[in-house]
Amino acid sequence: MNKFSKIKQHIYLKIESGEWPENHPVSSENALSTQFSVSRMTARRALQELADEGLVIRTQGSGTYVAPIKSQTSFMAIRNIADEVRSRGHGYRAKVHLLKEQPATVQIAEALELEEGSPVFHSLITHYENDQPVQLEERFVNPKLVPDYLKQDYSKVTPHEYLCVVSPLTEASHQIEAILPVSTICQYLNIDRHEPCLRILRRTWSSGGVVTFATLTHPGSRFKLGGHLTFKE
Amino acid sequence: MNKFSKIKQHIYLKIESGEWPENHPVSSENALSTQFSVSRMTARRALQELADEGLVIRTQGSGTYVAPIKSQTSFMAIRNIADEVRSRGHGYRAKVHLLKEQPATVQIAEALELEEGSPVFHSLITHYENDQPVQLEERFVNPKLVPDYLKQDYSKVTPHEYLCVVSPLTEASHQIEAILPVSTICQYLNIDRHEPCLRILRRTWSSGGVVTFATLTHPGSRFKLGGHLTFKE
DNA sequence: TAGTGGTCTAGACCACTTT
DNA sequence: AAGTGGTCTAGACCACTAT
Repeated sequence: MNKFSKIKQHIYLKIESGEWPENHPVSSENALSTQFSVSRMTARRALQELADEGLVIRTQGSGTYVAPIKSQTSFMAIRNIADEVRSRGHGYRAKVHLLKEQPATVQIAEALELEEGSPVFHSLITHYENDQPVQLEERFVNPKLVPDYLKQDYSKVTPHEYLCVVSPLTEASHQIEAILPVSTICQYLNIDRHEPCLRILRRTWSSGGVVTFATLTHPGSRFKLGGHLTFKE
Repeated sequence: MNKFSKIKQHIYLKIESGEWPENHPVSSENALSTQFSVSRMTARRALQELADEGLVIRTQGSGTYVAPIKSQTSFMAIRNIADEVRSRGHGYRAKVHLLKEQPATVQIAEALELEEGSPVFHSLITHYENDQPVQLEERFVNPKLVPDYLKQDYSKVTPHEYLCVVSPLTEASHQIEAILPVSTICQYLNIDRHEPCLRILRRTWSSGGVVTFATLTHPGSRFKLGGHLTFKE
């Protein structure tokens, strides 16, 4: 492993474990270069990359500090609904309505780049925040890339979490739109049919091809999508 | 200006102008270091940052190349509605409903980080795609940072374009939600009051502070927000 | 004034691709 | 074999912050 990667990992563990909380000072470039027996440029690279990733904040003349949580969530990062709910300090649970194999319709086959009628995995899950539905997740998965998808318990681990582990994603495309819900969605989300919904369509790729196609529907009254961008220079 | 910034700008201009199209080779680190009389490390930094920004792609042993357009548009980049409409090959026009100075309400003062009642600039503009309204843009601008905001003709240059020129942005925050339109919005967008709308709230900063607070409302039936992400490593 | 991060240099060796 | 990018070194000077 590269020297700068080792240093990054060392700092990453301190932050992850909670040993270094928000705003805790991070070892200086000079301190790291002696501690790890590398040049200052190498220690610098480690800190610079952590700063680019939003984990630490560097201030000239002062030092490097663990970033406050809010600036760690990069803009529109692929979010995990469970983490998001928990980060707000709220209770999270999920209900699995459907989890089975079925033949692909034309649209699904196209989205997953498979043949029409070939088997695909299909799941339908409602995610709750403090017992209020906040997301209806309908997902189609390529069985060749994730053969054990149907064997998981999605009331414990979200599909997103499971897919991230078994099939590291390399690419994702999104589409966001506002819709009025059809009656079945109203039932799953427990909303009125006049309540607008925010809908996110997402396709994700791994090195093996299209992994999954998901439709995430959120009640407009209970969900807002936020983000923050910082431009360098 | 920094040496690496000069090199970045040089390459940026080549790409922007179209002189270097997609996949066109970019000068190598060694070539740049002799051309600009800098060390290879400095030339390297310029290329590395351009790669981080998605403008070029670097391949070990081969070289650095202008990135294909699809990977250049970073997800949810600050878009200009006029460019977006024109990029679809459609006709674009705008209608200015309101453009004046007025005292800030509590909410606006808070968003712009000004005192309540202090003067702010206010504009309300409908943007059309092929004579169909696609966005209602309500914008409040900090008059200290953009004193000539009211003097522009926004049927020719969008506020976004003007603001980008006079006040380069350093930061932006967004919120996206689905709403049902109130009656005034229905009129401006020529939609039914049951049609859901996608609403984007955006605050942008320059080095001088909060520049502008904008509310962009899109008819759900005529607008979708798209994005594509590629992950490194 | 001492310590920090920001920029930059002039080398070096390596892994990889192209020819 | 020549050229490219990837990593790394051991210095240097500067701008800024803290004390």
